[in-house]
Amino acid sequence: MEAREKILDAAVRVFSEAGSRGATTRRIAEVAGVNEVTLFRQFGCKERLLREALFRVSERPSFGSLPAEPGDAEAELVIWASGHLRELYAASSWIRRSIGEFEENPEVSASSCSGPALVARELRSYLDRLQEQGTIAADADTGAAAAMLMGAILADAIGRDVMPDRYPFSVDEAAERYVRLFFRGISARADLSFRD
Amino acid sequence: MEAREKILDAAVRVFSEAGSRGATTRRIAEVAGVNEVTLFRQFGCKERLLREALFRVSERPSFGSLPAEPGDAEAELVIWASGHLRELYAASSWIRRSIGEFEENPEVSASSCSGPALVARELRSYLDRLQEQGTIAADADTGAAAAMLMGAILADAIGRDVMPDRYPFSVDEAAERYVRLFFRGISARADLSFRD
DNA sequence: GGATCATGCAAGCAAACACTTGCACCTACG
DNA sequence: CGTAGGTGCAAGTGTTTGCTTGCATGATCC
Repeated sequence: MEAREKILDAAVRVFSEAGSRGATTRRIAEVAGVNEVTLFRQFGCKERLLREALFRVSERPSFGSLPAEPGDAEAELVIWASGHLRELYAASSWIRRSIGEFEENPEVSASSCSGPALVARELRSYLDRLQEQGTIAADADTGAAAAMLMGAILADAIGRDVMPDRYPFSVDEAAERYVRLFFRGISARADLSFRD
Repeated sequence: MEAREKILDAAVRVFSEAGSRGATTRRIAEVAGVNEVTLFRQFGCKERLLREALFRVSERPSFGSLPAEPGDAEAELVIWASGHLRELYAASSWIRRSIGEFEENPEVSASSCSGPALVARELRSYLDRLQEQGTIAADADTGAAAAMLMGAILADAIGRDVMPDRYPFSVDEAAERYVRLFFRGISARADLSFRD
């Protein structure tokens, strides 16, 4: 019964490199070290195999989470963001592929975002708590801020390899820099700017 | 000589929908309303056709730019950012595909980012000018700020269709919200936060 | 020991693929 | 008028793709 696992792992690897069209059953079987026929006997057809493989990836648990009750908000956000960025960066080739196949296969792309969607909701509720606490400005645009921070992290994860000159700092310090700006953006009152 | 143009346009459309592997010569010819043989007589092989078609897209001029000498910085940034976001959003399916094929074809993906790369450099020099002017904080992290704003815009453009619930505001107001947060982030001095 | 079941191997099938050839057509230009 | 060049059409090439079949092998369980 271990053939199934080997095939699923190989399917994810080959899909990341070549996409669903390029992930041929022969190549998946070769990478898995398994006969091609076994693949069809286990999964019936290529489509079911890919669906199961990609579903498994999107279901793997995400690491780290924000504390329910905020303490040192900026420090907690830095830890959380750098963990999230590292996670996305490690899976960047798979993420790029999933995004790229959205036109062809919207469900797969969408399901691959179920993890990040949970993370986004977590961030939003954390920000709301901060607002209740009075830690950040009452008029802060938390919805846009959450989208902006998560967008910046996602773009960093998938864009750093593609456009290296756009990121004049390492992955390790990226999250801290983003969070610092993010935190200034939601902390400052509208009437309290540098110019005053 | 108009067959060439029709084929190139069709190639871009089909590539956006199906990727380079899915963009078959038959389908491109069909969409172009041209015989498949004409395609080979004009471009020799599929690879050269796709290369020329994708190069043409990445070479089309970008609209709008930041003024050389900043006036009302926040307003200028809003105009610029919303124009940039609209532009990316209009090309989102093509961008997603190009990103998705980075593993397979790094040069194409990279060349498709030559436009955004110019835009990024423009933003950076604009921010440096603002810093010289004293409009924004002298210790502001302009490199990270530029990456963050452009990343947020890119992620919005390619992610809004994929994860609609992550963006609780319309495309039209997105840029303004991002820029406002961005501007607060780089305007506020480190010692001048909401808590003081 | 015998039955069951997952697997490997060799071979093959029909479809789709990139690409070619030969010929007829039409338009433009001298 | 005649020639040259771009195009359409029909047919076909060899390769790759998803998927199937038949049979041998090895482990597992009763």
